[in-house]
Amino acid sequence: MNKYYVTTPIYYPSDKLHIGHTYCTVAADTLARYHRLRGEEVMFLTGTDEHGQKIEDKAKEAGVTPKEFVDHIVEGPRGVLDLWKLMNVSNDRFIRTTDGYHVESVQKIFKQMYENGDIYKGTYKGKYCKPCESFWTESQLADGKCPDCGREVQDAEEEAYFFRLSKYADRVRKLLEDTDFLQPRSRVNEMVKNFIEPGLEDLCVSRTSFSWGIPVDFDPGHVVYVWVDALSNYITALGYLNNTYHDYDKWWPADAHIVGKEIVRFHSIIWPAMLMSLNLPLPKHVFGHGWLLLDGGKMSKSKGNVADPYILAEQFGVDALRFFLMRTFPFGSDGNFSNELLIQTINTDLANDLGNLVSRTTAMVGKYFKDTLPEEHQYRAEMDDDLKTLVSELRKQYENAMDAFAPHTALAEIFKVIQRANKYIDENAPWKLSKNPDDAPRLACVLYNLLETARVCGILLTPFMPESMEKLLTQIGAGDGARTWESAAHWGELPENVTVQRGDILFPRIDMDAALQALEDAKQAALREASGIEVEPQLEEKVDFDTFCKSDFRVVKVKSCEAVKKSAKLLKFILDDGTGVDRQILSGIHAWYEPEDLIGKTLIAIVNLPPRKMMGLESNGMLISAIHTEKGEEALHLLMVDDAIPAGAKLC
RNA sequence: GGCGGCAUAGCUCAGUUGGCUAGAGCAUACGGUUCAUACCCGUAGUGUCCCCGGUUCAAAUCCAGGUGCCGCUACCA
Repeated sequence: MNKYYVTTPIYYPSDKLHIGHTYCTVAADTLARYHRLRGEEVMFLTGTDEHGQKIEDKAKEAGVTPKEFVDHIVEGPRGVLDLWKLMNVSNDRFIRTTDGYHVESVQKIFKQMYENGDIYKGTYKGKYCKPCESFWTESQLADGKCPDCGREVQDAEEEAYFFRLSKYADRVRKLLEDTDFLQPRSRVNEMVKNFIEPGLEDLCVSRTSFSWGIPVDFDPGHVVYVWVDALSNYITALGYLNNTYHDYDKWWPADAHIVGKEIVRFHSIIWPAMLMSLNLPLPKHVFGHGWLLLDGGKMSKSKGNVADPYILAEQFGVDALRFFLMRTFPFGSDGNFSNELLIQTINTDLANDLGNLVSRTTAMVGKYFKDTLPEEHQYRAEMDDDLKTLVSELRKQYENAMDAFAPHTALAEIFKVIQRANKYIDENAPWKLSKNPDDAPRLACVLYNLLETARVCGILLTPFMPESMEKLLTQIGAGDGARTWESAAHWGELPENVTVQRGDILFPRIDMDAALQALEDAKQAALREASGIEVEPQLEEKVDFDTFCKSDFRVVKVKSCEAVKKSAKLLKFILDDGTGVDRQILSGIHAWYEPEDLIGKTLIAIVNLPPRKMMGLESNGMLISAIHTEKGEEALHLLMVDDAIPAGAKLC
């Protein structure tokens, strides 16, 4: 039996994943499902790369340990695992670089490379900022100064381990230039010109400047730096040098590493060199796909232009989103993502062409034949052969495209056939045939041909849209034998007297304007949640104008302010309210303000509340503040107004 | 700065090794149809193929130069 081992990169969980990660994983999933459909045994691996300075920093910021931090992003609500579950990703294994077996293997790999002389100890030159106690590389500096504090930095050296990447330059170059290892081909030139020709330098593979990493077990203080740690996942997940898994021999070398173009370098140069050093076989292919661009630019959190796969999948359906990603963008190049394009693609291809084809076909079988076709069919070559030939040749076209990492081409071929089928209905006008009972055998044949077309397309679309296509195949009455890869190459697998099972609409049409509005609302809500800012909902109940006017708001100036003894929260204010008589107000805001900072400020108070005693002191009114919740904590800001406003000015 | 990529219809993009009157889908207009999810089918277009030279019988395609956008630039995940 043929085997197929496919991987995604392991993603860096310093933030929630976005549509770009989803794109890559869905592509790998589609490939995995395609090979399973073909009857091959498949290993599909994905995971997360959880070490490094950035995560250490982010965890510190959040006040949790690095492990707690990544656990939350990986396993927490709407985390990585949830996302892949939502997207119906069929990975067989999930590796986290913090998993014990991976740590064990990486330490052994590191040691092995050290012992064979490919890893050696050296010094890593950089810049040091004394006040920050931070080590920076030349490229990290901001205008030649410390990016954190902006002060001068000085030359410094750090002890580090290096990998003899230079030693493998020639072999890697041959691999890239003389084989189809790296795809698409256009990336080869880029790698050779940019990196190999200028000369490969040895690579720093350990760090002492942070500790969130796999310790170098024979040299305390050093942790393994990203490359050896992350890239090794493709073999440690199979049990290489560990006892958790035992199928390295079965699966390695991988058939395809699917990666984004930004990490092609690591997968096509460093990773092969590492494997050469370990004397292991090389993966068969690395495919560098393009990026999804938003407004023509790279997606980034800071630009706030990240498309959230959760929102999109919830609104349009997982299969529709998966389909859109694979259908619209040539896999090797960048593509412009937009919500309009997404909706348009769903409406045109899925609702209008495919969904409606199935709907109208099964409806006619129901209407004209009470859901079951008669056995007698009248075939008419001059009318039917064009469609039949197209369908019969489809699997071959599809296979060629899929094997060439061109899922978008495979889908284009399928939709040509679907469009031809819709035209076929027009040409044969079944509604006219239905008027003459003598035409029943012809009508049955026309409808049968349409069901067969839908069947073959349904099978071939299964890797892209697993759930919807299962429904489709059920609706057209396809039994198990008529759903196989084998059957997709044969015309006539449905029984002549097939019975359809009309069901729900497969792909509902989407109202563009309403959907865009809903997306915008969801985005705003997510943004609020992400920033952790929540405000109290507005009151439904109306207050009449007279009642409102009874509240006497005044501008007041703080003459003195001190903490109330034995109280954690209360501050005692003596205020000038313009009457000439001091007003005393107590306010529970010590958690947010120190009394000395408030003296002299111009604030707002309501002055006609009945007096109230707190901690034995009388409070005559209330200072007005703005409150909201931020990251689960209450936040409060006193309303401070222009000091030019005189005390006692009335608000209305 | 260096290296690389991209530039084709209003929009998103195809255009293999130079050989059409430069294509497809969407959007637009008009016509047809009524089985179906207001869907499907047909017709109609529109282009300085970024600019300027060159090679050639022939250039969107190859070469040189220019413009614009993007990516990488090695220890950044």
